[in-house]
Amino acid sequence: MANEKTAGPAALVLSATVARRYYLEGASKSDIATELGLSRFKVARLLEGARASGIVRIELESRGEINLDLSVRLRAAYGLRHCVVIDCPDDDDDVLRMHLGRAAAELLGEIVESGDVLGLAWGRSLMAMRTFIGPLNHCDVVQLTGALPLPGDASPIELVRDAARASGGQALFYYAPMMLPDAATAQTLRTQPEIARAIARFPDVTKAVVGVGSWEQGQSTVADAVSDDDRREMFELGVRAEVSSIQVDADGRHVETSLSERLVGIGAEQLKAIADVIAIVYGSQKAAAVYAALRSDFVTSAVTHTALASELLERA
Amino acid sequence: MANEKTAGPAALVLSATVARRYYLEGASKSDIATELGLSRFKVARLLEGARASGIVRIELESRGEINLDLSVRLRAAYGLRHCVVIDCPDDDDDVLRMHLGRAAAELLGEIVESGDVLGLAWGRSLMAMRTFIGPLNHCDVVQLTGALPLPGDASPIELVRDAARASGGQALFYYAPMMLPDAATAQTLRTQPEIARAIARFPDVTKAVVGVGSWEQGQSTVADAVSDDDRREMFELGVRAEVSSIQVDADGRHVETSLSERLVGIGAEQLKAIADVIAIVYGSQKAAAVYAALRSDFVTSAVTHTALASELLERA
DNA sequence: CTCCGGACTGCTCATTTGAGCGCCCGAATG
DNA sequence: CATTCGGGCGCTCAAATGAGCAGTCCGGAG
Repeated sequence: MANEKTAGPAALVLSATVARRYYLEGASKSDIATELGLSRFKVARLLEGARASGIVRIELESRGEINLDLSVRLRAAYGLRHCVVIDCPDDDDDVLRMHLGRAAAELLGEIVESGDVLGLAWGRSLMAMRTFIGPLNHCDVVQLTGALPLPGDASPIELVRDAARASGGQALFYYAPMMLPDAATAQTLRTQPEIARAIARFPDVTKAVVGVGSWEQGQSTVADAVSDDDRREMFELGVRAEVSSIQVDADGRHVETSLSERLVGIGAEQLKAIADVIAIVYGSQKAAAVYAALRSDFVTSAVTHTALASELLERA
Repeated sequence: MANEKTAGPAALVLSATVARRYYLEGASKSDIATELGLSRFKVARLLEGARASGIVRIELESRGEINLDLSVRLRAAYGLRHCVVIDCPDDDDDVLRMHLGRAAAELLGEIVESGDVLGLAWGRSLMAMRTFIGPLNHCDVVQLTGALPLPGDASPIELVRDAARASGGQALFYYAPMMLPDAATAQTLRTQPEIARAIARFPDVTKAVVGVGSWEQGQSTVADAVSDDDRREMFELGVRAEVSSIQVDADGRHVETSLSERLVGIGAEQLKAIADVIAIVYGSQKAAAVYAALRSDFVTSAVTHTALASELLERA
C-alpha cells in the first residue's frame, strides 16, 4: 500500500510500463523482469501496486444494449440462472417492453434446446416478444395461462403459435380467459379438450417466460381484473405481487387465496417445478414486487432494464 | 475467435460473470470453474474471448497531469531511460514551459541520487524548473553552458544555485555568454577560473537537463543568435536541431560547424558521455528537431507534452 | 449409409505465478 | 555507539496457468 502521493513520475511510468507490457501486450512477468532488469518479484509488486492505486483500470464494457456489469451483479445477487439487463430509455413503457421483449426473445433463441418444452404465460411484456422471436431449436410450446382482455393487444395464442412455428414444434394453445367469476366455471373450462391437452403438458415444461405484477391497482393486469374488495382482501392476506397470476407475499412466499381456484392456467406447484422460469420485469415502481418474485421459488431468470436492476441491487 | 455478433445474451453474461470474478474480484480460474460448473480450460477460453471481443477493457489511467500511456509508449519507441508526457494545454508556451518545468523538477527530485553530479544547460524551459525544484539528494550542480541574453528571464546561474541549495551540494556556475563572435575569445573565456572549474567537472556529470531547438529562425534561441548567413550555411551542412547548443542533423548525428569553437559550454563528446541526459521538449512545430534529438546519442530521457508526444510516436 | 472437416472439450506437462519467509539496509531510538 | 524496528528485496515451494494434443460431436457431401 505505497503512498501514491509521493510516487514520482519515474516510478509511475515504470509501473505503467510494466502494466502495459503485462496487461495490454500479454508479456510474462519473468520476461518483463528480464527486459527491465528487475526481479520478477519486483515486477509482481509493481503490478499489484498499479492495480491497487488505479493506474490499471479494468472494467466490463457493455455490449450493445446489454449492461453486462448490472446483469452479472444482479444475477449473482439473486442467484439467477440467467439475467439480462437492458440499457434503454425507461420513460415510455411501450418502448421499454419492446426492448425487453426483444432481449427475452433473443435469450430464448439462445437457451432453448432441442427437446425442451417451452411455456409462455401472458402479459404485455410477453406479447412484445412476439415480433422478435427468431429461429428456435425444436420444442413444443405450451400456453401457460388464459388471457385477460386488453384493448389493442394480441392474445397469447398468437405468441404461442409464432413460437411453435419458429421452433417447428407443436403449439398447445387455447381460447380461455385467465380468470373466471367462480371456481366451478374455471373447473369446467379446464376440462375443455384444448385446455386439458395443454394442462396435461404443464409437467413437461422445462423453460417458461412469465410476467410479474405488483399487487396494486394499475400495476398488474391481474390485480386490476379482480374487484376492489377482492384485491383489498388479498392484500391483507399479504399478497404483494403475482407471477403469472400466482400470488406471492413481500418475500416471495406463495399466498393461497380464493383466486387460485378461479384461474385457468398453471398452478404454483407446477410453476415451481419448471427448471427455468424467465421473468420479464420492468418499472422501478414495481421494485418491491419484483424483489418478491425474484426471491420466490418461482422465478429463476430475469430480463429487465438498468433502472430496475439498480434498484433491485440495492434491496438485495 | 468466436463471432461476437452471434453470441447471445446468455453467453455474454456468462463471459462477463467469469471476467468479473477473475479480473475484478481476483478469483482463480479453477475456483471460478468449480463455482460455475465449468472446466478451468473453458474458463480460460471465456476470458480469452472476453478480452479479444472487448468485453473486458484494460487501460492505463493517467495519474494527475501525466499521460501514462503516452509516456510508456514514447519511452519504448525511442528507447528512453525516462519519459514523462504531460497532459496540459499547449496553446500558451509560457504555461506549457511551466508545466514541463515542474514535471522535470519532480523527475529530478526522484531520480537524482546521492553522489550524482547534476549538469544544467540553459533554455527557457529549463528556467521554468527553477521555482519547482524540491529537495534533492546531495549532489554537486554544474552549469553546462553560458547563457544568451533573454529579456525578462533569469540566468542559468540562479537555476544552478537553487538546485545546489536544494541538494546541499556545491554549485559550479559562471558568468559567460553561451556564444562568442570568434573561437579565440571563447577559448580565452574558458580559461577564466570559475569557468575552468566548471568545465573541469564536465566529465563527472552523471545526469543533465537540456533543451532542444529546431534549427530555424524563431525555433531556437541558439539559431536566432547567429547571423542569417551563418544559420543558412549551417542548415546547408545539415543542421536541423541543437541539443544544448550542440548541432545535429535530421537523424540526430552530430554536425561539426564553426559554431562549436565559439561556444562556452559542454562539447559533444562530453555530453554524450553523461549517463542520463533529460531533454525538456515542447512545441509540435519542433517535432522534426525533437525527433532528431531523441534519435541522437545525446538525449536519453524526455519531458514533453501530449501533442508533441503523439506526433513523435507517429514518426518513430 | 459412411466419411470428412471443423468446432469444441478436457487432458498432460512445462512454465508461470503467488504466498510466506528470512535477509539486509537505513532510520529512529535508547 | 549499539539496538531495534520497518520496509523493501529476493528466495523456495506449491499452486495456478498456458500450449499443444487427442477424443467427441455434428452437419454436410459423397
